[in-house]
Amino acid sequence: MANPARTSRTVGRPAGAVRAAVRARLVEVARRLFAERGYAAVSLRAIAAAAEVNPAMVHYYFASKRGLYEAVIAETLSPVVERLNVMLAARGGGGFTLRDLLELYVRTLAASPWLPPLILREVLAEDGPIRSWFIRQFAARGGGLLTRLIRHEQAAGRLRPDLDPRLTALSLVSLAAFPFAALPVTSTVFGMRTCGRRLEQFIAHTGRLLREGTAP
Amino acid sequence: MANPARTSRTVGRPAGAVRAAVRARLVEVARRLFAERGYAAVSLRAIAAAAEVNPAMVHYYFASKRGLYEAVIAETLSPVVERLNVMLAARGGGGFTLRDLLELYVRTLAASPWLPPLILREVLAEDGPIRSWFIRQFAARGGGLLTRLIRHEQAAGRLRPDLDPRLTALSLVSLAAFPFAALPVTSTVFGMRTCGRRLEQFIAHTGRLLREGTAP
DNA sequence: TCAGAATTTAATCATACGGTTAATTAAAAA
DNA sequence: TTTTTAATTAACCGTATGATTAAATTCTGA
Repeated sequence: MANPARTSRTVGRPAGAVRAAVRARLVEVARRLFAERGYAAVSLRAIAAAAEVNPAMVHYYFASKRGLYEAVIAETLSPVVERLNVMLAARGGGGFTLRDLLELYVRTLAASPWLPPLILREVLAEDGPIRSWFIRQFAARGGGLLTRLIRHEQAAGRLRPDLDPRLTALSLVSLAAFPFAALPVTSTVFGMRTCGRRLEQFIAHTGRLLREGTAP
Repeated sequence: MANPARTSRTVGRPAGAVRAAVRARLVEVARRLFAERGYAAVSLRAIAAAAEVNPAMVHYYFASKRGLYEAVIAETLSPVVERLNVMLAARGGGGFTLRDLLELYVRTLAASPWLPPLILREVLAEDGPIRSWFIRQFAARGGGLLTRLIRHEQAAGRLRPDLDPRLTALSLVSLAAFPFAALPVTSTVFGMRTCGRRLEQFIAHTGRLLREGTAP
């Protein structure tokens, strides 16, 4: 039931390369709607209407709703995961303090506002293929690296020796991630913000809490 | 297409009071399915099949799918929220240490496995009526109380004076809640468990991290 | 004994869904 | 110019959904 007021191009082969534009628009719109309402609650027709294209276009470009969904996930999570992997692999697990990692996580989340709600839905709330993919590709590696780093710092005497490395890793991730996952609530309750001076305050506060809480 | 192997009672007015039993079974089944797959992804027929009743029964008892959903929320979240409110109000904001509150939150979450996924879905991921209800009834009160408590402890010299009370409250909630919200991931990555000795270790670890991280 | 209330069922409604197709248009390539 | 190809559309398919209804059955209370 496409928008009648639509000013789009007409039927027929377009002048330039329209393919990429329409495809990108569909992914963008779908990402927004999936993050807002969840996969099952968003219909193909709603996506098509929001992108101002015919529902059949989803099939033309992605073969199915599921295909569009996978494109959304791939084009949304992959760059972030890749960036983190590169940064982590670059130092081979050394040279980081816990605070560095905390800051890396926080800044990554703050820079990608659509990430937390999408992870919330597709990884934490949904027991689907994305969850296992995320665990395999990201959480397991990051968790392992984090645990190793903590053991290393303990051996070097820079962390309390009685700390459980895995629980400490979990605490770090909790402190970094939860405020973003809970932003809709915390912004109301604590006036939490994820940009500018407030973000710096948050990093400073959390970094210090973590440092003092884990110091020997 | 109800279960043909069903051994249930036949049509007609039952001997005892069946009403409460069927109603409770529907709420129980719906709560499980909603927590597992989300509201939109669970059909009336799926609920009816799992509860081994005719789909029309949902309408008979709850008028609509939405009515069933509201009953689930009311009968699931309300008692917990109420209990927490009572416990918090009982001391009027005094007499608690931060660790006490942490432990209260953690034990409440650990004792109600269906709570985290439901809050995750209906409060954090969904921008619906449940979110504002939750904020009004619980988060705002709890957050305010927590912030006041922290200021009080600072004034008494038991907490670092330069701590931002609201950020500290956020940290406490993060440390307590995230491991449960992320349990599907953390159980794989960090071997997190929410019962027995592991729970005690978690409380001890997190409590100490919080104490040392906020001590003057 | 029997009228009525309570409970459940099968069947059905209109609607919306994901998905598909053939036709149409117009640019690009031959 | 003719043919091919990319892009888009309207219309349609079968299915599943939430919702409704009338009938059936059985207990309860007068």
